[in-house]
Amino acid sequence: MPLDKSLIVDLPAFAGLSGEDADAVLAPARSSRFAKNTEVFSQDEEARQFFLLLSGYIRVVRTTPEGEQMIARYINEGELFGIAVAMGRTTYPASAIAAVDCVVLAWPNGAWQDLQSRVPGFGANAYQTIGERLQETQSRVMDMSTRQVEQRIAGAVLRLVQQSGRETEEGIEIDFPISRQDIAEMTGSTLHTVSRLMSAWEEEGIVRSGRQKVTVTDPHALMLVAENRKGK
Amino acid sequence: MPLDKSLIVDLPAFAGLSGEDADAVLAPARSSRFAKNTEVFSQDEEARQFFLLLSGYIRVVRTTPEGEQMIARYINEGELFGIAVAMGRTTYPASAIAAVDCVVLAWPNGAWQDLQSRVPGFGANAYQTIGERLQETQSRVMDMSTRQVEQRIAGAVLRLVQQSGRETEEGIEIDFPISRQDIAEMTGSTLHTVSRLMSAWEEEGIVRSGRQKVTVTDPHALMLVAENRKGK
DNA sequence: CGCTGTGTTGAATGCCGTCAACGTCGGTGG
DNA sequence: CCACCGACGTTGACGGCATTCAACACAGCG
Repeated sequence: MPLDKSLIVDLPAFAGLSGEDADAVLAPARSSRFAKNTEVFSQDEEARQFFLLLSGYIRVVRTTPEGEQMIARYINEGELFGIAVAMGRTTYPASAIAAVDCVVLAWPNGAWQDLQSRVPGFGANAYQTIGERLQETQSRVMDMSTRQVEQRIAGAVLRLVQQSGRETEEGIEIDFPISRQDIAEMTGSTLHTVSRLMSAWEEEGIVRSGRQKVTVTDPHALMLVAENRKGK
Repeated sequence: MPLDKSLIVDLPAFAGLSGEDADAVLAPARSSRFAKNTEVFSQDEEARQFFLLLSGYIRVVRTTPEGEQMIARYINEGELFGIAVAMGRTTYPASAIAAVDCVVLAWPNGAWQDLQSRVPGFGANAYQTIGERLQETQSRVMDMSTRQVEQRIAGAVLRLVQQSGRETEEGIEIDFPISRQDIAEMTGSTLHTVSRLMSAWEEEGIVRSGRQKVTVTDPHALMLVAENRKGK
């Protein structure tokens, strides 16, 4: 059974796509499921495909030769990822791991040209995505240069709830399981420091957190922490 | 007098460009000189042009709202910069400052499409450049997370001599004036720490340095420092 | 000849990583 | 159903690396 075009027509990357073109775009694509904690692709593996996340959350991880890891970003539903082809790369620069059970659409690299010509604004959207990730990564370098650990961690948690938050009665919760270690790997810190700070924030009523769960109950207060102006 | 096409035909970004196309490509371009320490464009300024560095070196600087600065990268001769248009941005994300007297070619953003269609591989080259900068920036985040200051500074100096080095009888010298403060802003450190480390390296005969000058006399030893295996 | 930008060096402080030990939750298998 | 085990989380104590603070030296320039 062919993939249904309703999967993609309302995504920003495919804006302005006509019905028959949508079918043609989906023809070379395959959809697959990835169970939680399985790899969609692996760092340094030859890049043969690019991907669109239909449902779930993907963690993008870079590993040093010495085996230390860093979480480059999380991918949300509807986002492109693994687009090495758009950067003229032959290998993936990082691994992509399902943070929860995921459904993914995969195209062979050869379809890139066709998508660009068939979908108005597809190329521009993809390159804008890369540009945004470059900006974001540079901001992260600045953060690591100029801000202390507490401000960085507060900023990272804020970004997570903004990009991947889900409203609950207690506040905004990060919509996928995330450990202290994960937050440490996003901020260049350690799970110990993250744990200490989150405990302190819980004392102050800014967050509520538990096993692989983080809920921000007072985003404004957390912003003040991120800016190092915490009412002191 | 029109610009001479010999300026660009041998650059990788313009590979495969025929003679008459080269003239057409250069028609909308303007060349200008920028004296040392003057700004080519300014962070958050509306991006109306993109640039090619014909001669000199450009420092790309990001500034936080609090006024702290970071050097994102140095641009070498023949490189594109200020290509906000390729990332769908309307403002420049950083400032570009001439590190020495520079000559720059500037196109209005409207010429981007024409260059892409007229020059085979121009778009691919530009997007590859952006991809490389994204990789490089992510590597920098990893470095700041996992390596200590001494290793980061050694790595930064090595990159500078590799990308912008000039052979001298004493060793390889960084081809533009660079202060301790500049190196600190590239590595998320302070001029004090940089000064101490460079003094120590000078003791060990790894570098020779002076006012705004850095010469690496023993690149291999510096690599060992960068990898934290300095013969200990 | 003073002034500004750059570089050097010493001393002290403190952030946060490291080491260590323990507590807790959830899944799994008998 | 319960016991076990591994993954995750918490907390205290300690210490080191790098920043911060301070003072001085030196070069280039008007």
